Amino acid sequence: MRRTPARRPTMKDIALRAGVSESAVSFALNDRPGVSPVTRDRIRRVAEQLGWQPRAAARALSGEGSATVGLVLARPARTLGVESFFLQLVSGIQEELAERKLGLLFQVVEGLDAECATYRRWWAEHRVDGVLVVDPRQDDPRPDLLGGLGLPAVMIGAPAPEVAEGESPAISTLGADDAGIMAALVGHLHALGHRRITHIAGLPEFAHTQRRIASLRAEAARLGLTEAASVTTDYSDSEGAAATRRVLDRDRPPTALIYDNDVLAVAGLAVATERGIRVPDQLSLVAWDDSVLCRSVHPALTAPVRDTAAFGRHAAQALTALLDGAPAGHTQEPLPRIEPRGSTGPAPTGPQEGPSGPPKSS
Amino acid sequence: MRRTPARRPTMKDIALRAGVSESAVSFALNDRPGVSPVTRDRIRRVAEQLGWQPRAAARALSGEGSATVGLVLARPARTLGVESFFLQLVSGIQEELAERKLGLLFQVVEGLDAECATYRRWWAEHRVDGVLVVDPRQDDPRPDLLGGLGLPAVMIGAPAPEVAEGESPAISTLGADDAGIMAALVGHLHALGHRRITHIAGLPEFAHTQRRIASLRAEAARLGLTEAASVTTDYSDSEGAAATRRVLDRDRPPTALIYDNDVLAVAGLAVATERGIRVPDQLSLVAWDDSVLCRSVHPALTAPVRDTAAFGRHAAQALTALLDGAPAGHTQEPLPRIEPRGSTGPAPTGPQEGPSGPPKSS
DNA sequence: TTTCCGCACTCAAGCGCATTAGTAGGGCAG
DNA sequence: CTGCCCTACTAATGCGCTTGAGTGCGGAAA
Repeated sequence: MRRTPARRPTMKDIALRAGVSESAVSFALNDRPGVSPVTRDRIRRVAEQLGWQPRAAARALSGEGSATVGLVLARPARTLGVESFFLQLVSGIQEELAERKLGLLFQVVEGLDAECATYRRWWAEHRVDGVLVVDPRQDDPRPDLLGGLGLPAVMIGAPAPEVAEGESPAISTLGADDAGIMAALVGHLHALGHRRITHIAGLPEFAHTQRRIASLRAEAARLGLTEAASVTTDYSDSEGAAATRRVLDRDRPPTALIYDNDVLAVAGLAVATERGIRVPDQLSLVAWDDSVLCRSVHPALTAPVRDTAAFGRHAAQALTALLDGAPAGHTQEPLPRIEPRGSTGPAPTGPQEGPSGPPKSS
Repeated sequence: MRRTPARRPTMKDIALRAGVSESAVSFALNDRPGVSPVTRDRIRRVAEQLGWQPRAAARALSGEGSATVGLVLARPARTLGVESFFLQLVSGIQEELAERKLGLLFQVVEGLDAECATYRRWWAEHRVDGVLVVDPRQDDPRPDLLGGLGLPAVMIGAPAPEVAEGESPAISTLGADDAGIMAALVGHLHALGHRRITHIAGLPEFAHTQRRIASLRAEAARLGLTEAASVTTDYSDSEGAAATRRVLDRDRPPTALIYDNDVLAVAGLAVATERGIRVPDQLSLVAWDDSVLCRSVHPALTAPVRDTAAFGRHAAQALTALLDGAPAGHTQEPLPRIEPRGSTGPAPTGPQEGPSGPPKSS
């Protein structure tokens, strides 16, 4: 015995009650000319009183767009839900979207193909007016796809694309200064005396992974570090731990490790703890993305602190600009500050000169 | 110079090309009687070839529902994005929704009022066909609200509601056996010899927090533990650390701590590490929700391992059943298995008998 | 006074789909 | 051959909103 829910009022109801035509109601409620201020007020009052809200489908059908933007997350389930980055980002995105009364259609898929298929379907069904794209890749097919579909999009964390003079790019981009952050991190460690630095990176197919790797190499060359290297992982804790073990087992193990996200870093810290390697006395650790996690563990992890929510907000702003008809363009996020915490300290010196630790519990 | 995007085909295009009326197309594509098998096939082929997809808004407008379900997350930004629980849950939800071609409209808001306002707006705008509700509360206003609106809903992690015989509840519920898990955790610790157990709980306004607290009390009474207690937090790492410090500073500190989520637990572990308290020799720790995090830290945290993605899938299934016209009902998740890891061990014995640790670094 | 214009508003069409009512044509019983 | 039903389809309507094309009216210009 389910109560029949209250019927939702339509513009017709308002028109009837206000004694005007539906068109007048439409004009009044959309701030269009064609109604006198008095009538407008009256209509507005009636609408308010009836609790009227425009029916999304009807709006969309008459060419107004769906008032929705999409976001697809394509990550294998294993590495999903471990980084605080995404929820923070989404939280920031929402702040901006809420102001514009835009909804966020969210989808989690397994891989890139499914992601592209989702974009196509959303486009074909007119479900979204635009999309936010994360995790830019090497030779990314998505800008072309979205550009071809004419679906407004913002690629988050991508450098400015190269386009011919006068041309405008297919989609907007919001850059995070990966190279700059890497340089700052290496600089921080170098200043502490570290000369052997290893970078435990994320998925090699992501463009930012490549940029970070390249930047490390460049910085190492600049500073004359001959023993700087990167190893890639899938962002999972298990690969983070495994990579850490492998790296520490080397003949001349690094004295400092840079991890591409917080999960990898925490896994690395656990390996150090397990081996009895003192952090930061024998080994310094840095996490790329700051998070509650980095501050929760002991010692707390040194990390670049950026305002991820603001990052999301800016991305959403770039998208709404696009929806308003602005041409696609590039925005650059400011360089975050490196916050030194307990996990980094002066490089070890003396005979041992490295994190070999007590007898390995191989 | 943006290319004009390809025009998306409509049923009219199909009708034209197949040489039939629009109605025939509609019948054919919706498996309705009224077209011969031959014509149906022809129409289907044309549709396929044109890459036709029904336009969501048009469908919705003609009474088919929006093919979208909603999910609102109402948590203060501070505690957002720290738990892997939600993304895992959403990931599971999506698996089920994808099969039914349902979209997920996602919203992050600051508080309960905003959450309710979101439901009202979605309902008024016909934006969603149903919603998934998380974080049930004491005296939760949402079931009544949603029931009154006639918006199908599944409350995740709620016990079966009390309804009069023959009546059906306003919304469906999907129960997680909080009491059972707590009993199992206490049983695990009790078997290890622990007699002084403290529960670092989450937000007191959540119903599951109260159930856990009540269950701890009941188990303690049953087992004759006089020194079991719960303290509540806001789920943040800082309160988790603070609560841990406070509890450990007591005259007779507990020998085991149960944390209501992984973030709290990791924060607690960091406090122990910082104070030089050996885990699990001097202090045992348990985290409520398993996650990569629990396995990443050292020692790894004992936790009940449940399949959170499956949980989400079941919730989505309950909702789709509702959308199919089934009456609201209750489903119960199975009791998860407790996985003992490095963070729990036998209760400390001897003169010291507790985790006072080395001189406190007050 | 007449003409014209602009304001305030109404009418009607249309967005893409579902659906109900209608219609042509063929098979079958009478 | 007529009347009837059934199948296979078409025509028309409506969902709620926007929008371009009217329409009636009062006031300013001539």
